[in-house]
Amino acid sequence: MSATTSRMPSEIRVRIAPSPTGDPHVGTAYIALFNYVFAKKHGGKFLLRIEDTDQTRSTLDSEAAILRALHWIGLTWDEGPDVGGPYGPYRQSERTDHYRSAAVDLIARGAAYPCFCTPERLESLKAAQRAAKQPPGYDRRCRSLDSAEAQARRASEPHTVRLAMPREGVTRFVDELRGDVEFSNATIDDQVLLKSDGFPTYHLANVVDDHLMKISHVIRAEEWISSTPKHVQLYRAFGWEAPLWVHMPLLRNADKSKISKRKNPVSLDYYRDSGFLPEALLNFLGNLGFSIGDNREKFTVAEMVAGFDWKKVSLGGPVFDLAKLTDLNGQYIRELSVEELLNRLHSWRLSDEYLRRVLPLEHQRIERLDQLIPATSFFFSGDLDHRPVLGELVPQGRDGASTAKVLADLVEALDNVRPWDKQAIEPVCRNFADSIGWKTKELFMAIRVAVTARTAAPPLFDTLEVVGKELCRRRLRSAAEMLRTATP
RNA sequence: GACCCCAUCGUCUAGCAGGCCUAGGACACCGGCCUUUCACGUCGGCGACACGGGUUCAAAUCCCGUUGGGGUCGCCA
Repeated sequence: MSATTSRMPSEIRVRIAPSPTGDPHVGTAYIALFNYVFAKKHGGKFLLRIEDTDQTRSTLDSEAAILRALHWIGLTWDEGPDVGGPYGPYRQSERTDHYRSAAVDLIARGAAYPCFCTPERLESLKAAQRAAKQPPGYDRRCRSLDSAEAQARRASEPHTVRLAMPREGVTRFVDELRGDVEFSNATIDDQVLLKSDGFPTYHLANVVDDHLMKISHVIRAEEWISSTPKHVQLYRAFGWEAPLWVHMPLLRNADKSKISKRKNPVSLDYYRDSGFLPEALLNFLGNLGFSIGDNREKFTVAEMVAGFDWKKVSLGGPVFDLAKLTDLNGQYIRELSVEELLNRLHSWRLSDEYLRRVLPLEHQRIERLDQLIPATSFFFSGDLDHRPVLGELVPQGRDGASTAKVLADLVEALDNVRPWDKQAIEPVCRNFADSIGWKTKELFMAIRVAVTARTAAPPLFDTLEVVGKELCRRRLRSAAEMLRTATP
């Protein structure tokens, strides 16, 4: 790809900035990998920053899960919330003073303004624009407020702070992978920078922190391209030098849309629990949008670092192909010595720790030791084959199509269960049965069959807890899919 | 819809300072070999430069357009 190479800052500092609002995402690992590799290539620093400015959705559990998953995959950061560093804190919720004073500064510079519009007004504005087939966007009503008046209201009224985007001209920036990108300012909205709860939006926080943390290159996903001009304007307003921009292609589903959990397993926990080796996953990710050259597809992160160059990055959005990942994973497994394989198995699910969770559930149900392994196979499996139990999946008097719908909806209902334990799972399932008018007995058997591929298994919620969230959800989804496509 | 990005086999990709390309590799798929079976391994097959204009002696490679795909348009990131 043609790379318009810009100046190379003396110290390379890059970051991965996940938002702790869900499960550890494979896209986070993908972007982290390229940040990491680029940093190591140039002897720079790779940092981890938690972007928890969404108070309603951020959780500590999610943050912990993300750090655990990133550690599992083997990427290590030089600075971050868990390891500290000279530019901390590395959690945005602990840096709110910076954003507030930055917002005040921006207002003083005339680059931002307080906005007193209510969410209700914004909503009706949007509705009106939609009805009139106008492009959506804030109408800038508060931008023309008398500044003394605005100043006075600011003290007493709830408000946001918006970016005063220039009304004319263009904003351009250089993307290291694509060259010049240009947006005409008139098409860019006056983004909210500071929410009414006093927390910053991504746009403000990311610019302020990247500057304060001396980030040299912002390497992020392509979906950010359209908001980059806002960031460029912010750097300009602050009088700061902007970092270099690199937008990586977006990982895709088989249908080419942006990778999503409805169409693909996206949680790193799924890959871990399904028996993928972290180095194989990383290697696979390294083959998406990047080619090391010389027809080599199997390479370590160290080799990727050695051979890395932005010129080797391609821009077509790569489809995440599980079959190819599986093949690569097989190559890694075959290369292991038996001793190493044993160790891998131990750190996977053949551990005393995991066995201690499984055994209590099966203990009273076996009469000979040899029955254990066959009876518990679904605790040690990734995807299950539901074909033999397709008939058992559908409760008496229900049909395949509606059962498929029920299971698919249940997957969504289970999405926000965190932590994943039986106390949390059970009420969600009971309420769900209630909400769809199914007897719990009907729903629970369907879940049991979907998750274990059998009709007899240990108590349902214990089973779900031990199998794990991602595997449960994947199996429910695939059972639903199988029912949906099965021709009765 | 507006704006922006992208475009080689079904998928991941090499090639893109134009000729070495009758387009290479890998996954998947199909077939042979190896083998008591399966897997591995190995050999072979199938299979792509989206389309149309230019530029050039010569274009997958450069330019323009069309088409297609994607992203964004939130007090989410």
